[in-house]
Amino acid sequence: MPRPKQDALETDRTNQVVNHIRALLEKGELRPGDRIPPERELARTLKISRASLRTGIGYLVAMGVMNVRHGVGTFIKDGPAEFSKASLGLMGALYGFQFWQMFEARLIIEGSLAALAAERGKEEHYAALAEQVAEMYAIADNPADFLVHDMLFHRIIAKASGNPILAALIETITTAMYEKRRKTVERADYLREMAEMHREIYRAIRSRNPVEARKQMEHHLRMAESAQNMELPGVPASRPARPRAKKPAAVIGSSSAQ
Amino acid sequence: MPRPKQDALETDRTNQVVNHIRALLEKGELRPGDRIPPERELARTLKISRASLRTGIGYLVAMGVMNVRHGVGTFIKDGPAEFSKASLGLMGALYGFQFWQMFEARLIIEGSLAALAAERGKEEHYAALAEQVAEMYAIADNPADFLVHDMLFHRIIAKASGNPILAALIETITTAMYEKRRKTVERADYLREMAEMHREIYRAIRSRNPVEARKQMEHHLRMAESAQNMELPGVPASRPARPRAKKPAAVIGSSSAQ
DNA sequence: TGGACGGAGAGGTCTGACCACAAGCATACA
DNA sequence: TGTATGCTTGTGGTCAGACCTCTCCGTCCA
Repeated sequence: MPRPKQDALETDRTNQVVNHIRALLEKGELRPGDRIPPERELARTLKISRASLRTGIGYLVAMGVMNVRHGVGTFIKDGPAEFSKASLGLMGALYGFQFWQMFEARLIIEGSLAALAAERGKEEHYAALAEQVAEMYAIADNPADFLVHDMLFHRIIAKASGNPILAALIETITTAMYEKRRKTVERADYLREMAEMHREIYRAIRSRNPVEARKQMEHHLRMAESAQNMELPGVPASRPARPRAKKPAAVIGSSSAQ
Repeated sequence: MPRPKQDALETDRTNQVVNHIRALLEKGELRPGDRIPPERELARTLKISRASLRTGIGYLVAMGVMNVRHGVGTFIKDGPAEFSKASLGLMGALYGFQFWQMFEARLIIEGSLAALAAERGKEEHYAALAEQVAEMYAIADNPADFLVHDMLFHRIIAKASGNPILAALIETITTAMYEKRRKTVERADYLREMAEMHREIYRAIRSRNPVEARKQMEHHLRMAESAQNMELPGVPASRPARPRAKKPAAVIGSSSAQ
C-alpha cells in the first residue's frame, strides 16, 4: 500500500511562493534573467510576511531556479540548467558518494551525450567545439585556464545533445567535481594529451559518427579518471566488480564555505 | 578567462548553517534519520537568529538533505537519495523540459543501471526484485498499486547498480514523472504486459547478463513511452532526429501544491 | 477499558526595526 | 572642465520576540 502522504517538505507559505513563481514561469511571464519585484513589495502582493517570502525564495535559490544579489535584486537564473552547486556535495556527505562513482556516472551520461551530439549537433555547435579545442592547444601550459575550456567543451556537447535534462544532470556532477579538479597539478604533456583527446571527440561528432563519439568520450574520461587517481593521495580507486568494502576512500563532500 | 567569482547564491548565515550540518555529516555525528536540535536551541548554539537558521534549514530541505515535521522536529533525510521533488519540475518550467527528453534520460541511465545491476547485484537484490515482479502479477488490475511496485522495482535496480549517484539522479527524474503517470488510466492487459517485461529484466539481471539486461530495460521503457503518449492528449511526441521546432508540447512542470 | 482533555515541546508565521551592499547623482575640489 | 568624493536611495540580510498551530502523550473521567 502506498504511503498516502509523504511529509510536505515545504510549508504552506513556502509552497505559496514557489507556486507563484512556477505559475509565472509557466505562463511565460517570467523568463531567465528577469528580475522579480522587491521583497517588501512582493510580500505585500502575496499577503505574507517578508520572512515567509524569504523562506520561499531561499528554497527556489537552493533548487537552482533563482539567484539573489545583495543590494541589487532577485533574478530568475540565467545560464545552463543545473541543481544547486552544493547539493551533490551535500548528498555525497550524507550518502558517501565516492569519486569512482562520479566518473562512472559521467562515463555513462557523457558517452551518450556525445553520441546524441553526433546525431543532432548543428553547425553552430561544431564551430563552438572547434574553438574550444583550439584554445586548449593554445594554452596547454596553464592548467587552470585549460580546465575552463575543458568544461566549456563538455557543456557544448551537452547542449548539442538536444536533451536539457541530461545536460542539467551532468552539469551538476561536473560542477561538484570542479573544486577537486582545480587542485590537481597537471603537467604540460598531459594537457596536450588531453587536448588531443578532445580533438578526437570533436572529429567524431563533426563527422556524425555516434559510435565513435561515444567511444572517444569514454576513452577520454577513463584517462581523466586514472590521471586524477594518480594525483590523489593514497586512493586505490579500484572500481570494484562488486560493492566495495566500506573502508572510507575519496569521499566527495569537502567542507569549505567560499 | 574564468569569471573569478560566481555570485554567492547563499548568504553568510545560510552558509554557516549548511556548513555546520555538513561538518556533522562528514564527521559521522549525524546520520540519516537523526534529529537535529530544536530550532530555538540550535539558533542559540550557532549564535544566529532563529529566522536565519530557518533559512538555512529551508535550503537544506530544498536540497533533499533534511525534512521537517511540524510539531515533531527536523530530521536528516532517510531513504533513497534524491534532489528535492519539486526541483526538476521547476527547472522544467524554466527551461521547457519535455516528456520525450525525460524518457530519453531514463532510457540512457536506467539501461546502464540495469547492466550494472547484472554485474554487481547480490542475492538480496534478486530476491527483492522477484518479490516486486510477483506483486505486479498479483495486482495487475489495480493501476495505482501497480505503479508503486513498478517504482520499487526500478529503485531496487538502482540500488543494485552500486552507484548511488546515478540512483539519485534517476530517482529525481522518476519522482518528477510520477504525478503525470499516476493519471494515466491503464488497462489490465497492458499491465500484464508490463509485468511480463519486468520479469524479463529480472531474469536478465539474475543471470548476470548485462547486455540482455540493458536491452530488456530499454525495450520496457520504449514501450512505456509509447503507451504514455497514447494516453496523453494530442502530443505528437516525435523524438526528433534534430532539435525540434519550438512549438510547445508536453512540457513537464505542472502547477499543484499538495 | 477507552475516549476526552490538556499541557509540553516543536515547528510556522508575523511585525517592525535596523544593518549592509550597490548604484546613481550631486557636490566639491583640483 | 574633469574627476573624485560622498550622500541618498533602493534592495537584500539579520535580528528580536511574540504568538499560532501541530503532535504527542500522559492523565482523568465515564
